[in-house]
Amino acid sequence: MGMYAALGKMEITHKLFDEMPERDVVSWNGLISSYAGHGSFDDAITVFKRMSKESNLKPDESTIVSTLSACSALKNLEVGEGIHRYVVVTEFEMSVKIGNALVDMFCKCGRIDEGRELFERSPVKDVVLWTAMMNGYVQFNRFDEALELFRCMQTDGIRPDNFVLVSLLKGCAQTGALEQGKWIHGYIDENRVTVDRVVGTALVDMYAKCGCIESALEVFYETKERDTASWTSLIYGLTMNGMSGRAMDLYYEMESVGVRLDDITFVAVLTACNHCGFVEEGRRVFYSMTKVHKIQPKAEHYSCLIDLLSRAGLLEEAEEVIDEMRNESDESLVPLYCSLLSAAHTFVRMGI
DNA sequence: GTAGGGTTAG
Repeated sequence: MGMYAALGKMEITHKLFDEMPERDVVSWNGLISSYAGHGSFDDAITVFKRMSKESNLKPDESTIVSTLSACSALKNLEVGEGIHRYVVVTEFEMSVKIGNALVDMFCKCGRIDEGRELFERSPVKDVVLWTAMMNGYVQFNRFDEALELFRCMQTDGIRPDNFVLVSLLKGCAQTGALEQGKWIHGYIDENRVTVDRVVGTALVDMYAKCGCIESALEVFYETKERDTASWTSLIYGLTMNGMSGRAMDLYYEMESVGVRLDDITFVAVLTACNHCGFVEEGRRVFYSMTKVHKIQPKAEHYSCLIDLLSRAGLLEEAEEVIDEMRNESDESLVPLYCSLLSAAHTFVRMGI
């Protein structure tokens, strides 16, 4: 079972699990943590619930941590709180890992202040705990508190690692805090922090969102490790800084170099087309999603295309595109009709 | 166990 789980063959793993004559904590945990590890968070939680119902076994540390991580990812506060109660009631040994996972779960579910309470009560505060707490503040637009926490962390003698720096850079990008962002960049250089693809992307994004597109370009070209997200953040950044032509160049370069494109890349590229009114190119890009890249366009892609067509005055074509998505729910069609109508409205106002 | 990239309209 372990072997299949490691290979990600979850169907076989689950089947073997069901066929087992007896199951101990280790086998339940094996199934839960491999589901969580492969991103099947729903399944992880389902199995956890089944374990509580069907067996008299008590979950161990690793089962609790895996399930909590699934709760974090799915923002499932109900199950997360249940586990918290279980830990309190049974006086389960609150290990560092469990404490960290609980704080992370509360923060991701938006219960920042509850997370902070647990954070304060935690006798051991490692860098993971500090990061989880800082992420919570950043995620919910409380960047000041994240910065304050960062200062406390340094006073406590904890060295910031990549995770901490990325979290802060994201906060800078969100709030346009260029000076803080530059300071972090300086810290990275001075302390020889490895600029991996995640740090690189966070820097590019921070500079672009703070309006320093030149610095964003510089970081991008200096960073050796680049992936889909790095390219996408620059494409989007160029667009937001009024350089959509250059964003398109980057997109063509990305294709020719052979970097994988994903759905977010296409949102960025279609947005670039929209900004400079490249109808022909936008159409081509949109249809290449399915034909070349085997990516199923989502509502946001249709939305970009419809917007592009409507603004160009091609209202009938835009309507045809909406008709193409008839199989979608009515709810998801609403924003599409909105862009169509708003474009139509503009034309009416202009007397066209 | 903790990090990065997401359209549009009003």
